[in-house]
Amino acid sequence: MENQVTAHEVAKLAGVSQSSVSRVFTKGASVSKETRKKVLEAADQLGYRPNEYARSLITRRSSLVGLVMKGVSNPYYPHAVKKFTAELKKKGYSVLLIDTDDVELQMQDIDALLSYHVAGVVIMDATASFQTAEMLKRFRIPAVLFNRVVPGSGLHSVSCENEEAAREIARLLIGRGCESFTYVGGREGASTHIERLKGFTEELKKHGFGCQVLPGDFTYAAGYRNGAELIESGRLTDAVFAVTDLMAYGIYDAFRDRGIRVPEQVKLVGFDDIEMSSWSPYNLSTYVHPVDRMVALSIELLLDPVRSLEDGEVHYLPGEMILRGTT
Amino acid sequence: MENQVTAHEVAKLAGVSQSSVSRVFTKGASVSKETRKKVLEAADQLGYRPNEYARSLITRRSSLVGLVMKGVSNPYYPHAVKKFTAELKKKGYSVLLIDTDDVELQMQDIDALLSYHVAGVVIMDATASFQTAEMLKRFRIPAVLFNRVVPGSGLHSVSCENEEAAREIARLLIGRGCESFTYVGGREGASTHIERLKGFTEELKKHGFGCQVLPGDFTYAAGYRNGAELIESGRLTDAVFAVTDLMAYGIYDAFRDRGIRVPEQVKLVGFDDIEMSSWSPYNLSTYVHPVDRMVALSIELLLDPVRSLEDGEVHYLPGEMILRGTT
DNA sequence: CAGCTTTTTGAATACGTATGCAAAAACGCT
DNA sequence: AGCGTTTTTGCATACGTATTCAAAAAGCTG
Repeated sequence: MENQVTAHEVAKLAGVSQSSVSRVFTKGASVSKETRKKVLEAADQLGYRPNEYARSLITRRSSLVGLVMKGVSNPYYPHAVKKFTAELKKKGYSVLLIDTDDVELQMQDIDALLSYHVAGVVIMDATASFQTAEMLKRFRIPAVLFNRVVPGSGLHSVSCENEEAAREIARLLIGRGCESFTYVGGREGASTHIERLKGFTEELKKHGFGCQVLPGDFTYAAGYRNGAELIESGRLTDAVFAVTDLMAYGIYDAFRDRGIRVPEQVKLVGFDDIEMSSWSPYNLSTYVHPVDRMVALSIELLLDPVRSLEDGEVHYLPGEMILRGTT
Repeated sequence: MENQVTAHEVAKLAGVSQSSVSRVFTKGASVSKETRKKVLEAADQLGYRPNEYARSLITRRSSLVGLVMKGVSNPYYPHAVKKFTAELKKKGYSVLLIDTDDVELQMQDIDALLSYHVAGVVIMDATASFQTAEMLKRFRIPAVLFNRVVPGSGLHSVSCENEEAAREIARLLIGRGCESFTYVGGREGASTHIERLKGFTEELKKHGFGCQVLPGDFTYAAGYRNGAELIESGRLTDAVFAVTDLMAYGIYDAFRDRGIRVPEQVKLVGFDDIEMSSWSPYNLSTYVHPVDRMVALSIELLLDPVRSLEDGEVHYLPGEMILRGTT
């Protein structure tokens, strides 16, 4: 960084003051056509770029947004990250990536977010404990939970209409003539799990059906175990709804390995519509999130000076059923 | 950010000077046990964290490292990103995520990297043109190409021993009794493609075999197309080596959909060992990158004040063959 | 305890930029 | 040309921290 080109040097070359150089690079400042041209030429020649550190220091605001991820277990998230970075870039923000080892945001991660006074935080694949939520509130850092809800945290949530989607899936399966049902879930406490379970079982009940519920943890391996278990214990049902596509693959593979045919012997539905769902070994019926709109809304909430600091609400957005070969 | 707690406030509360507060938070500065305690107490009480903007401004160096990704097409990269963030966090660095739309780093991305004067850049899934490389050099920003080589760019590269690995794969297939071979490649110009192609065909030639070469672009879809093409044109060989696992899945699925059995009728090998390769529909034999060591070396090169600015060399690290069910 | 060395401390300064303020320039109008 | 108005410009300052320098405090030795 010792090689830094400063606004002063540009000013000297252009024959103007540092203030003028600054104004050229500050949106909404008034500069004459002529000096703007001189400054831009000089800046180009020297390869000048405003120093973000000095800029953020003086303006007292950051052009960084923190993106908190847990892992890469589910390809759904990298995809959403891409959307976020693209949208934020358009608005002039850069992305500070926080990758937590644990489910929980760690102190060191919070430190990073606070040290850079990020303009906002998107929590994508980790949970925010009350403690974390308090921390964010205390320091007035706008935060949005993406694809998850933490009741009582007071943080904004942007999520898919999980409950209604699960109801739709239940109706679909009933419509296909299924009469016995299994739900394979995710980590206990995860809002996606809770909401989808609720919608699915309630809708089934409404139509007079029960539902077998199996525990899981959002992984392929857990899906496979559950699938195998279903067969080996002889408790296979007409239909299986998995809380995520990733788990559905595991279930499908366990079925396939044991000679069970989908959809002839059992209908299978997932959730997320990640890329592999359209691959031929799966060709999975699933429910697609409105990722674009979820991302847009998240950013809107985050960057709105009023709404961002209001008490958090939960925003559910409708997605769409994708019918493929497993139903 | 209006709510910023400053070192001055901490100093006042602790009854010391701002300098002392700074020293407590600066590694390697000398402070007495007593004042350190006073300062830490006050800092804790106020929730003080050093402002990174002021800090980077005065020290003239950044604790940000840029991570440049293109997309999420290949699950290999998100996985490597995780490793990078974890390792960098240990060393006190945070990650600025740059997600380019295009194959090429765009000006806006470069701007961001320069505005933050990042301590280094890891280019993971995009290519650096000469122009980009020049830019990075001009501004003395250390850069490492991860899993790719751009000859003549003068940038450091950290890559898997592609050529030798491909040779090993060729020998494996020959050892399995294969006598005709197909290589399904990636985007033309991609170093992984070029190196793996070279190693594979050369080793085959050494043993007196030829090799059919098919074009690709690293995607599942291209793999599928190639697999279908192989069958339908009647040019199926004893063995197929795909430049990445992702392409191998496509090929496998095209075979499966057409009743061709792997490995009985054709042996199939991929490259990368991403998670899905161990899933039961694929159970793919492949070659695993030494990702941990690649990441460690990349960071070492990046942060070493001497080596980082030397002329770039190419570092090839050996991985390991993973034998599964497709060979 | 004097005299010396070492450690710790605070005052002052600089990093590169944005911005309030007042001066200067440009413009509009009679 | 002269005056009032608007636009543009430069000066000076502040953001929050690390660091130099000199002064003060603390150790050490005999």
